[in-house]
Amino acid sequence: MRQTKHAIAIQAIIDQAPGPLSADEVRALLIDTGIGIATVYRVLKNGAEGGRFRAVQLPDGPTRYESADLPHHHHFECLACHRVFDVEGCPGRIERMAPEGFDVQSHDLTLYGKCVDCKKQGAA
Amino acid sequence: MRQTKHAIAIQAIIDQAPGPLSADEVRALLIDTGIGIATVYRVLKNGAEGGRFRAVQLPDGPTRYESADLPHHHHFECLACHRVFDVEGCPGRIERMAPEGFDVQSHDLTLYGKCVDCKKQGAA
DNA sequence: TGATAAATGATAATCGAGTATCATTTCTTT
DNA sequence: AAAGAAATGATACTCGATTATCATTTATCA
Repeated sequence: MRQTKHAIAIQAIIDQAPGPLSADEVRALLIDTGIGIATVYRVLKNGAEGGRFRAVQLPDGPTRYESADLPHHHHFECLACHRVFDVEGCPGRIERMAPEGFDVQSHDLTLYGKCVDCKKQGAA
Repeated sequence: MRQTKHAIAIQAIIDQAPGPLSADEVRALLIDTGIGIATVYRVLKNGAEGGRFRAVQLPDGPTRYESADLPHHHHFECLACHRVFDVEGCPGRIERMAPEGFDVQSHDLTLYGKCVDCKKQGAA
């Protein structure tokens, strides 16, 4: 793996994004560079395997990627535009919700609703 | 839609399950009846559209179905056997985690870890 | 600057999940 | 029991997401 212009550009995009991005979203942001979708997938996958990105799976939609440097946080998905945003904080004591005898190793929390942009625009 | 033996059997299975079930899981529980996978998908879909079942999407895996009568709750997914279990309770005040100006309409919380069965068996 | 290894992009292939099709079977009601 | 409607099951098909292929381009370094 080289530090190519595409890889550099994608790293910058992921680092600056307000939330995890899908391959399509990344490509849309680089559309003027003519980057191919295969390259986007490759760079994202390599980044995840190399520990620079973290794959984020939400209940719907494709895999999204975020910077692996981010501290523990959760996500908000806009039901109108389907963009995903990071949300800070986490309700503690989540482990104790599990049934007796179950080991909790991690958890995901996703909020759904309407983002501020879609609210303004009166989107569905 | 008739109240066929398959529909009745699936309703009973869903109602008694400790968590939402996938079509494959339902079929496995009815394997001795020779039920076809298409029928399982149909009954589950009809049940969801008819308000008897609720479709549950977790970040990975297929759609699962649970009884629509269940009160608000969340889920635990075993990383070893991939079964999903209901967990009671919910950390409140989740709405206020969202960024300023965002409307939260709903949320999902999923715990991951090892269920009591897999813990006993020393599964991965 | 060559030689060469890696990256790229167009596109075909794959994969899992779910749906459509349709001949056959099973109700229901008379 | 007969007739019509609905359900069933085998399987082909679809769909979105992702990966593989491979000829071409680009970067690296002796």
